[in-house]
Amino acid sequence: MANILEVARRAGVSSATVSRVLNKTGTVSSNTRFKVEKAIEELKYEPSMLGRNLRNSESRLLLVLIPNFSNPYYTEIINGIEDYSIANGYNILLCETDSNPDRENIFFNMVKNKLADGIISMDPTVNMQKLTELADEHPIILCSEYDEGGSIPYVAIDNESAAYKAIKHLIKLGNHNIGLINTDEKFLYARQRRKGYERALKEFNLPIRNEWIYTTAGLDFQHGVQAMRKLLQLNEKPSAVFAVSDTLAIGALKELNVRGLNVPDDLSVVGFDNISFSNMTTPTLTTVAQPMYKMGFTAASMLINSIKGRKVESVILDYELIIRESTMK
Amino acid sequence: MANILEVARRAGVSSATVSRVLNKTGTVSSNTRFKVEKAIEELKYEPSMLGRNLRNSESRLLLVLIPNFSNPYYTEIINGIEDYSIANGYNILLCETDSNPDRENIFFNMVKNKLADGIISMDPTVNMQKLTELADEHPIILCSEYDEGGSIPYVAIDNESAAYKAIKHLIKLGNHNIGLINTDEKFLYARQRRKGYERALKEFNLPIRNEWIYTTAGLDFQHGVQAMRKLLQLNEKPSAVFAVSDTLAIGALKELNVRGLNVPDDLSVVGFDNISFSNMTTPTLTTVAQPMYKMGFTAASMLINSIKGRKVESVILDYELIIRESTMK
DNA sequence: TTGAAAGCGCTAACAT
DNA sequence: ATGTTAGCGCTTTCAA
Repeated sequence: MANILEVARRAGVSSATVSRVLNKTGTVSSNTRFKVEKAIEELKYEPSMLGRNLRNSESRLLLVLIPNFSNPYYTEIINGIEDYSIANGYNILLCETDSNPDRENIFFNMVKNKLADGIISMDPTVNMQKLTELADEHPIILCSEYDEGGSIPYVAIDNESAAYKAIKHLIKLGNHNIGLINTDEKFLYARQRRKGYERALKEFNLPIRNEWIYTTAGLDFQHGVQAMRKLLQLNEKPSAVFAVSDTLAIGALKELNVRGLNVPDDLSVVGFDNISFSNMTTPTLTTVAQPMYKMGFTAASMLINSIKGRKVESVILDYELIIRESTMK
Repeated sequence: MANILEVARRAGVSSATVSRVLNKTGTVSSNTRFKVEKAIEELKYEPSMLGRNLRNSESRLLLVLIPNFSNPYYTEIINGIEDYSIANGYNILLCETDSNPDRENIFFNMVKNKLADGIISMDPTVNMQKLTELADEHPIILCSEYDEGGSIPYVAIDNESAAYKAIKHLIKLGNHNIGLINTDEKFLYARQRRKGYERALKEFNLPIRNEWIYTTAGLDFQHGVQAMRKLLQLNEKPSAVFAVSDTLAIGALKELNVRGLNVPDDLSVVGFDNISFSNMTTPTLTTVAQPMYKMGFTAASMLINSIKGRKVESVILDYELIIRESTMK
């Protein structure tokens, strides 16, 4: 593969001139430009990003940290990140951490090593202390899950009020016994959604009963199945359930189905995230939609602004309660 | 951020010696090594990959081309690719082409530009001609979708025989009228699965009826819904349907459900891919499982071997028919 | 065992 | 308008 010097020689100019043509900087006579372009063409020259990046000390690569690919929740966010990034000359590197600190370190090092210019983290299991240290020296944005009171800028929705709204919807339908399928409260969104759940119950003078709150060990469908199974073993069963993720809610629907229970007649279900699948279940799932594409898009714009040295502020976006069959009675 | 020279000065050695310590090459006295490690520690030095990559003219980055993230089919393959790659010191860059030639070009250029060392393409819509040209100069592996008679090495399953087996299963259950929900036959797997479908029918002297073969415009759930709707409008309806992807099959199940038809009593359904969701539908979905993780793992090992200059051969992996409720009658 | 120095491919300051 | 040159951070050959 030809390098810039060979192009320069063939065109009878210096490498500086070739660089000017390549980057459309400085001034080049149209005659010289023509010669250079001809040489580029003839040699099928492609500039090496390795040289350019070293010289400019930038990689134009952004890291996107997610715990794992298999959660469909992330796909639309990633689309948003990717669209903004590519439009602005950056590429993204999707990093699956598997909630594994070793992997996390690899990715952190890529930033320290100048292999990437910044990070968007969507990983709720990320080591926030390390990330905050890293944020001292490198541009970092949090997306969806963030650090309350921390210093790293974030994009998110108001989880507390979204959960509140979902529960209020269930209450207005006449449900007084409302269960919660939550996930580990080490996650901020889990704590926030639980708070919203409790606020709504209190507001309507409904009791908060611990046996109606089930905490799962993960977000797979199977965890939702498991959770619903437990709730159905109770003497006094809830008449509605709010799951903090669609995957859990779908697992719950599956279990209800297997038990021959009718949703929403026997029990109403609300999920969270509006993954594409939530419209394919029977019944279709009532859920909270986050503006995922916009979240990703916004996060990317914040990160790139931050890389360019501009100051960025955290952003709270709107959500929407999408009412479908699982709560239509 | 300190560079190698500062470390060298602080340790009272040359940058060459620091490099030797860093890379564990050459010979360094344990005393010198100690001094260098101390200096690295004190300065919190992290080697720049930019410099190293330029020098070694490699990026240790692999591109993985997929048409879009939202198809859950790809997630396990990606896990396999990622595990092998990371274990061997490479990182992967997930590239969503959206079947858009412009995006594709960006990614091709990254390889030409030395920003990436090779490509694994899972994109059935990729411009095979361009990719083949690129493969002359750069390591490229195809995964799952490949180029029949082409020169690029691939990992895949035998789609024709997998479809054949699925149809034979339906026939043995007593189905004589079997529909096919296929996708655009510009895709190799679509042509191969159709062939398998036809071979099984012929073998049992069953007619191949064009009105029972529906070709969708895409792989979203909604396309499956649409396809089933059309098949149900026929005067003579099929008693079983084979869809070439789980997403389509799940859409079909949804439509059957909406129409109040029972699966498998009124109509049996078989999908393809064994996505995690296929076990959450009601009824659960009979489907063909590809060894996705292994496919990804294999593809990555082939690519890295190819980068290291070793010769690689195409690989055909085994599949498995997973029988679930949608065909249990 | 260690150091000096060249060079990977590029850009930009400076000179002409 | 164009060329000369230094240097980004690293590795490696050659010499000591």
